Amino acid sequence: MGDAAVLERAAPRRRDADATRAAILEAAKAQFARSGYDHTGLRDIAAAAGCDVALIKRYFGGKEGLFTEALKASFHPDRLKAWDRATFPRDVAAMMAGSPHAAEAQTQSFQFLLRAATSPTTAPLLNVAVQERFLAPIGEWLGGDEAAARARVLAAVFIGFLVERLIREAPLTGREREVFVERAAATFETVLK
Amino acid sequence: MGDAAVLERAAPRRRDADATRAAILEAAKAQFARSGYDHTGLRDIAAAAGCDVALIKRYFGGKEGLFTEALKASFHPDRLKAWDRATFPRDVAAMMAGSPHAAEAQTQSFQFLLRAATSPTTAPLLNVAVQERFLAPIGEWLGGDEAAARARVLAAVFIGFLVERLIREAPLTGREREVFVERAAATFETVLK
DNA sequence: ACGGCATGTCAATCACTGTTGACTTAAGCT
DNA sequence: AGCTTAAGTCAACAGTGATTGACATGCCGT
Repeated sequence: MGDAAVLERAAPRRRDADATRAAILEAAKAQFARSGYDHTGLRDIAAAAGCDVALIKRYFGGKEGLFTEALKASFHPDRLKAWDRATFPRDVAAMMAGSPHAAEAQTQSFQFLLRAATSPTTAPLLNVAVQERFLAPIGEWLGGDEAAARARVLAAVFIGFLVERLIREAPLTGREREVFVERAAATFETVLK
Repeated sequence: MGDAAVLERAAPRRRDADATRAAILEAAKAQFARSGYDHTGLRDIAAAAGCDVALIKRYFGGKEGLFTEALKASFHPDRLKAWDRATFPRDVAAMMAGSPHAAEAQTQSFQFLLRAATSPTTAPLLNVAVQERFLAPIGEWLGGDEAAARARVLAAVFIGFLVERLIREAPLTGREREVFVERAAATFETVLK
């Protein structure tokens, strides 16, 4: 088994600070998104990145530093611009109807944000991030004078569906799923209107 | 100061298992709502309840048991029935526009819910509670065949606004507040329709 | 009054986690 | 090749928090 483990790692990664740093960051993004700030151990991240815990301190200063950087790296508001305002309601509604585990990559950054919402350590960081990287872009996307307030509403609804999906246990199926998507789409429609 | 502390507690509570249990539960509800599951220490709860940590184990089995019970005790779906379906959208919208700290008592149970949503330990417990004590009553309130799916949507939107308010930093004022309330009300209107 | 049991207290244990400094090893340059 | 330095490893530390069992004490029935 030890041999297998060694074999799996074709190239044990020649000493490369940048690559290691990137690996840590990637692992951190995934772990933080999956388990939240509190339930993510630095040892887990290090193991996933294939390196030692001490390197996290060296490269990121500590857990909070790593989190902050992962937060920045995890959020790509550019993706917002790719959304088509016409199909947005139904697309998002369908996404929200999916299982919490499926399409995790799509929503990793949001899960990330969400899981950060309840830790006192991360709440302040989150607030800034949401403002800069969520509300502002959404407001811009919406346009108009009342963009700020309307962005808040959109953000609220968006987050709400994320949470609902997060705590949902049994997947939505059949008629229930249809109705859910339909109503959710109608809701987003109203928000955008 | 020691004297003062003693004096504050007029009756150090004669030995009464029920009263102690209730005190613990009350303290737990407040603490869990304020700080979430992870950041609430049993010692804090015990201190607030004026007893020893070990009693928590005796009466509730452990932290998780205490949480489960606090979750049940914290939820009062009866309040739903008091809501008037006609004025619901605007009432709720106005409530959501309020400051996160004001009217904390009103929303303690929801804070509680919210803080539990993002912890892996409590998410399953929460799921059951939400299903039984939130979705079911809402579904009943909404009525109709598609009540279940529509209840999910309402719950999602509701929770979303709660979160938004929770992480909001500056209070909403003036025109922004007006627009927010208006848009939020319209959203709830759509959900109920 | 007194003995037994419920109630409450105390301190130790155990597991976990972030942090840290000393140590080892590989890479790259002269 | 040999040396220097960055890159990576290791083990220990310190703080925390839940859990636990042994112990003390007040209450109630006899």
